Amino acid sequence: MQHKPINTLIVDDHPMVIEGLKTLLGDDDRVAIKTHFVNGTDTLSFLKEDTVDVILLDVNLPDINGVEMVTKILNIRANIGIIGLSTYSEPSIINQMIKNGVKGYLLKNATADELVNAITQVHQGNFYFGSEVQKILADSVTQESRDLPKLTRREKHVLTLIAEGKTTNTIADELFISPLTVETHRRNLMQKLEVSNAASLIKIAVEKQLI
Amino acid sequence: MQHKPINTLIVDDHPMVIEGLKTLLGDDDRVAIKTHFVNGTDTLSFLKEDTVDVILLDVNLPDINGVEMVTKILNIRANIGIIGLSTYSEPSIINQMIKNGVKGYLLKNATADELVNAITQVHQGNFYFGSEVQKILADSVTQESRDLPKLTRREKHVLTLIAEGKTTNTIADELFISPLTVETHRRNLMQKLEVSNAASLIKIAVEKQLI
DNA sequence: ATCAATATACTGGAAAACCAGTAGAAAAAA
DNA sequence: TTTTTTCTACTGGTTTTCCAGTATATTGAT
Repeated sequence: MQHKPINTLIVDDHPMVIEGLKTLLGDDDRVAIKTHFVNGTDTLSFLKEDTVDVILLDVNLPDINGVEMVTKILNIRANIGIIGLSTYSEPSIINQMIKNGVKGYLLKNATADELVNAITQVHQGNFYFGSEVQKILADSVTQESRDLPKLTRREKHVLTLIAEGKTTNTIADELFISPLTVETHRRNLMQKLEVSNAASLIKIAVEKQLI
Repeated sequence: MQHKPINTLIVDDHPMVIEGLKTLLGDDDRVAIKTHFVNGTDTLSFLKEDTVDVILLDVNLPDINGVEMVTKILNIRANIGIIGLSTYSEPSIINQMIKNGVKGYLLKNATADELVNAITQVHQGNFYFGSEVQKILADSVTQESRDLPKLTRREKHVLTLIAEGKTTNTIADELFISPLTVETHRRNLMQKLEVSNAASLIKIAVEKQLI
């Protein structure tokens, strides 16, 4: 069964990348490259007039940053599938992009197969992330929940209660121990985690997703 | 081109679901159902001896909960693709499952097409999430960053600084304003967000990802 | 130009958190 | 069993946060 090709838009400020993509995708009749733009502004005004199925979006545009672009594009056309593209990859940026609604993410060393696969899947409303991207994301997750100094069970428990915004007295009540003890735990926690107030304590707790 | 079928394992404690899956997948020669289990323990001991390509994993098993199962399975066989299955869907659980390494997630009303697609994609190392699941995840994201009462620019700024663990005086210095003013902002923040200490303030800030 | 919202700043007092040091009981590890 | 770690609890004192109320300058919108 032969569907009609997926209308695809390339947004990248590097002519080489544009040509490369056109060549890589040119042979495949499942994908049709409609046109391309080299900046965000032109892309957005185009989308107000016309539309496409999928956008291959460079994350480092000269005028508008990738994360914002995603929001703006989806604001104009909610059902366009966006695939992020970048050469290197910072987990936090990828995470933000995903949160804002990209359906796929590829590094620029992606193969033609990967590209077509990504475009097809995203067009069908599914996610597609290149294997390198997945690795990066996985690493960033494990890294977070890793290296917090060895806290005792009790300390962890107290920490979560602190992080829930409970006061020393409340915690003491809840654990049937003296407020003074809770204080001691708190102090030990602060020392172990090298901070000097409950605020930072909570920040850490949340980051290491203890809560 | 005809590949050899993807070896799939079903883990679910509802016989009806098992039979249903077998029927739905039985016609498709891209997928071969190796066997099935009705609880977590049996599944894990099987995996110590033998392996499969993809597991369709019910999230509500009688003995071991879904989130733990994912970790345990990947501990034994890191390169099995796991697809979560559940009837209803709580965002937080799905999120946890993803964090622990599931590559796909479907509701039990998935069509045969979706099932095969999910299995194929996951087997290739890609993600696959059913459209309803995606909707649920998207909602939960927007919900989080949604309804925080309208804070003023300054208040948001102060909030982020508080959330970074900075003390009132530090913040005052940084913003070139009086500590008393910072205090006022803090108090307004607490009032608007309906909490009674900086701790909870930070918790909220983090949850609504203001930082 | 005017009105509302925001940002700024204060007083004064109560509550909670933070700091430093000590120490006994219970549990876990050697 | 002995040793170490963890959990418990205290004294005494300093700092910071929290609460309530007030008030003025600045900014933004109509």
